[in-house]
Amino acid sequence: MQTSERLNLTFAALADPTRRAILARLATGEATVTELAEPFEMSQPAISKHLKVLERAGLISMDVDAQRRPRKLEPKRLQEAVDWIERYREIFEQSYQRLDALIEQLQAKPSGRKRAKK
Amino acid sequence: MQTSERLNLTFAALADPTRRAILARLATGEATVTELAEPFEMSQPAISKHLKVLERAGLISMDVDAQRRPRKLEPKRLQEAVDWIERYREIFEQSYQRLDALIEQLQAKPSGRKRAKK
DNA sequence: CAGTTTCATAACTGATAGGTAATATACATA
DNA sequence: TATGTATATTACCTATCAGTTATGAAACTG
Repeated sequence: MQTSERLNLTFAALADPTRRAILARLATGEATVTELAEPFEMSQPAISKHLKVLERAGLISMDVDAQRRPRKLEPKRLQEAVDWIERYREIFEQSYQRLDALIEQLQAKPSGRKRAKK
Repeated sequence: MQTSERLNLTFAALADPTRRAILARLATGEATVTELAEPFEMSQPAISKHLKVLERAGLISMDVDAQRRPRKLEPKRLQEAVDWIERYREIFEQSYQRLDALIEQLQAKPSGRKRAKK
C-alpha cells in the first residue's frame, strides 16, 4: 500500500472519538473486545467494526487466546502520521512566526493595509 | 467547541489526499482558489468544498483580495492533533520497545509459545 | 456598461460510515 | 453433551461525503 493511502486510513481512523478512546485504552495495555466495549453505550458489533477500522489502518493488531481476540497497539502507522504532520507543522510555525514579525512591523508603522499580495 | 470535536474535524480533514495536498501547497505560501485547484483534475466547486472542510477544522483561513479569496495556513489545530498523537505514540513506543525486549528473550530461549496472557 | 474572472452556492447522485438486531461460530465448562 | 461466553458476520437503515452540473454574485477590465 502507498504511503498516501495509509495516511488516508490512519487519519480516518483517528477521526472518530470512540476509536481514539479505544487507542487510549490500549495504551494502558492489551484488552479484549468485551473489555474495550464496556465503557461505551454501544453494541458489541459496533465496537468490532471500529476495531476493524483500526486494524485496516494498521494501528492495532490481534492476538488469539481461546475465544478471546485481545488487541494491542501498533506504533508504526501512528509514527507515519506524526511525521506527515510534523513536516508541515514546522513550516506552519515558521510562517506563523513570519506573520508575527510582520504584525510587529505593522504596529510600528500602522497603515490602512487591506489588500493581499499579487 | 470541545477538543474532542475539534480533533474529529482535524483528523477527518487530514484523511483526504486532496486536502493534504492543499495543505502542502499552502505550506509554500498563500494561494487563491484557482491556484489551489489547478493541479487537480477536479471541478472548482469540489475544491471549494475541500477548502470549507479545512476551514471548519480551523486548519486554514481566508483573506479577501477583490474577487480573490486567498487561503493561508493556521497552525494551531494541527498542533493539537500532533499533541494528541504524541501523547499516545510515546506509550506506543514504550510498549514497542518492551515487545522488542520480549522478542530478544524469546529468541534466547525459543519455545512453543502460542497463547497470550490471561 | 458589457464582458470576464473568481469564487460560492444549490441541487443532485452514488458510495461509504456508523449504527442496529439477528445470527453464526468457536471455545470453555458443568 | 448442553450451555454459556466471546466475537464475528450479515443484512439493513440513515446520514454524511465527495463529486458533479448549473447558476449566481462580486469585482475587475475594456
